[in-house]
Amino acid sequence: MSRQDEGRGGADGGPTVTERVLGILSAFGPGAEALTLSGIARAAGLPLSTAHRLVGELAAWGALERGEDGRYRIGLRLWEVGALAPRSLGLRERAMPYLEDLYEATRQNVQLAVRDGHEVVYVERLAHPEAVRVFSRVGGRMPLHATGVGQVLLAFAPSVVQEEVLAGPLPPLTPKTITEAHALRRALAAVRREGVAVCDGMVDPVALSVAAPVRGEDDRVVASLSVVVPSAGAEPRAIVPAVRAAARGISRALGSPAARRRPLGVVTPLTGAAAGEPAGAERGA
Amino acid sequence: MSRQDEGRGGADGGPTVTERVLGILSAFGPGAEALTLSGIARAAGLPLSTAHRLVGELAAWGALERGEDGRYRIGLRLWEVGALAPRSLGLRERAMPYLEDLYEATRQNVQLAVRDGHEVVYVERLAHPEAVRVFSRVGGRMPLHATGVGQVLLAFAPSVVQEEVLAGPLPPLTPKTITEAHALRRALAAVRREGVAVCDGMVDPVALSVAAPVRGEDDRVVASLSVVVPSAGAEPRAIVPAVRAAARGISRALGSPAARRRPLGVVTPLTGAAAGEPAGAERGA
DNA sequence: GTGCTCCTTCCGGTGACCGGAAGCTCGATT
DNA sequence: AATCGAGCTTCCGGTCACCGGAAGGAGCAC
Repeated sequence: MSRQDEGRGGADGGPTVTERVLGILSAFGPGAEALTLSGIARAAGLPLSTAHRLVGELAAWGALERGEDGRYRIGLRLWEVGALAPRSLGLRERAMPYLEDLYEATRQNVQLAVRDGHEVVYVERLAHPEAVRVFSRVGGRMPLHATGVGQVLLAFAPSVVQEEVLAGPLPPLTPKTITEAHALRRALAAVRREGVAVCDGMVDPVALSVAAPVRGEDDRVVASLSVVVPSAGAEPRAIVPAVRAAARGISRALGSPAARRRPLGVVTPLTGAAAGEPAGAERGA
Repeated sequence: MSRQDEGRGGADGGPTVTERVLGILSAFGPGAEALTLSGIARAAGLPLSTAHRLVGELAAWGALERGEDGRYRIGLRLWEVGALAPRSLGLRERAMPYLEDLYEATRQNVQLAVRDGHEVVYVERLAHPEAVRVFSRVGGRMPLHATGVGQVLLAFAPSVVQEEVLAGPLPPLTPKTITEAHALRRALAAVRREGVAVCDGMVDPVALSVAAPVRGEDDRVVASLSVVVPSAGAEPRAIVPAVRAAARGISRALGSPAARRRPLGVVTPLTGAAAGEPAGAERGA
């Protein structure tokens, strides 16, 4: 009874079965899409026989699939369930047409991301094969302070979150990454003022990103949208309006009251999807 | 000891913890994205207190998220893990640029699907807001025999699978749906011969879909791609080459040897009719 | 042949899990 | 206001499902 516990939220005894199962799923990640049974056991800290049993059950259900090479991968069934996550599906579904337009107009990288804790999670990404290489991938994570989408999400996050991030370490990804709290604080203020974040070379020296906030029903910022272009010869001013317009269009599609108001005399540059639905028609003014 | 079991694959005793956990995940589905605790317990056949404990653990890990309304939804963390499924991520990643092009060219619905058992699972979908409404959704399932993508996947599936499906019931979705085994058999032969499936009004009376197979490294058909257009006034012949070209492009990106070969005079089920069409047919327009 | 890694199966002891029951917080209904 | 019902949370003792060491097999490299 005096044995120090390792999991189980402070109670004594080993981790619960549920925790072990989730631990098995955690063993998979970017760069670890296919694992051997032993690999899973090692990563999850389980005895081989235990892992064997649990993995067998997961595979029987379809959460894992066993390839011809004997290694396990995440199964289609788990993907299906995951696809039901509202922060992915609902958002994605409505955002797609706008992302399409933006992609089509820029022929570069278009990204859609949400915040989870102190990180950005990329929910969707459209990348032209010839565009600048970006490090993000769908389902991938990045720190908030170093990315365009991250700065937007942070700028509109609850102040508790902001302070936590500002208090914590701000590791640099490139020499240009903001690493000082007061500089970040100023950047966030600018983002709130301008409604966009422009990050030059903070993730990759040769890439520049322009990001804008996407708002939900209650006008809270629920996501962020960005375009990544080559840093060299980039003309942010040409991109900013398009990004802003797309973000606003998605916000409107999500039911944001603020986005419903017409920006006086501003014609949405990307008419394709935006013009499709006469959103403001019902309630004149 | 004489109590009849319900789960656990035939052994006596109740379902295992893992099965219960997976049962909880199964409670979610299209049309059931948000559930109360009681709802989950009911759907999963668990006592409330048991469900409470397990759901709590799942939520603590991030597999489920609890909304402000107290209801549970699939969490971002689970979505992340699911996104690692190779049949989704790897495929999607390479297919996207081609789907983009196809979408851009047609401004209709573009779909990418894989087979799981006797069903189609939609992995990606690009839909124009003004396009024909389709019933499919990302992560959704449909029967193999009634859809364009399904017929393609079935036509190139192991013969065991084909026979199973042909032997089973073929429920109609519309009056036009193929419901007789021998008619389906002929349709599948045609798909193999032509390298495309054209389904008019089998899912929705007003929609027509054109589907083509996507092949992987070992030339096995791993996915199917389709375009759905309004049935009225549709001109499949205008779409078929584009669909075929896109499917071939994705196959090549996936490393299919057959798709790598130049179409010059090569006669294979995949290329047969496509031989006359240069790969970039839609670009020429 | 020898040594390695990885996988699979078996089985007895035990402590994690189960779930009935009681109490709580909401709204809706009378 | 009182009553009802649905849903949620916590508690706790008995028991049986889970754990994991150990043994054995398959494949590969040296």
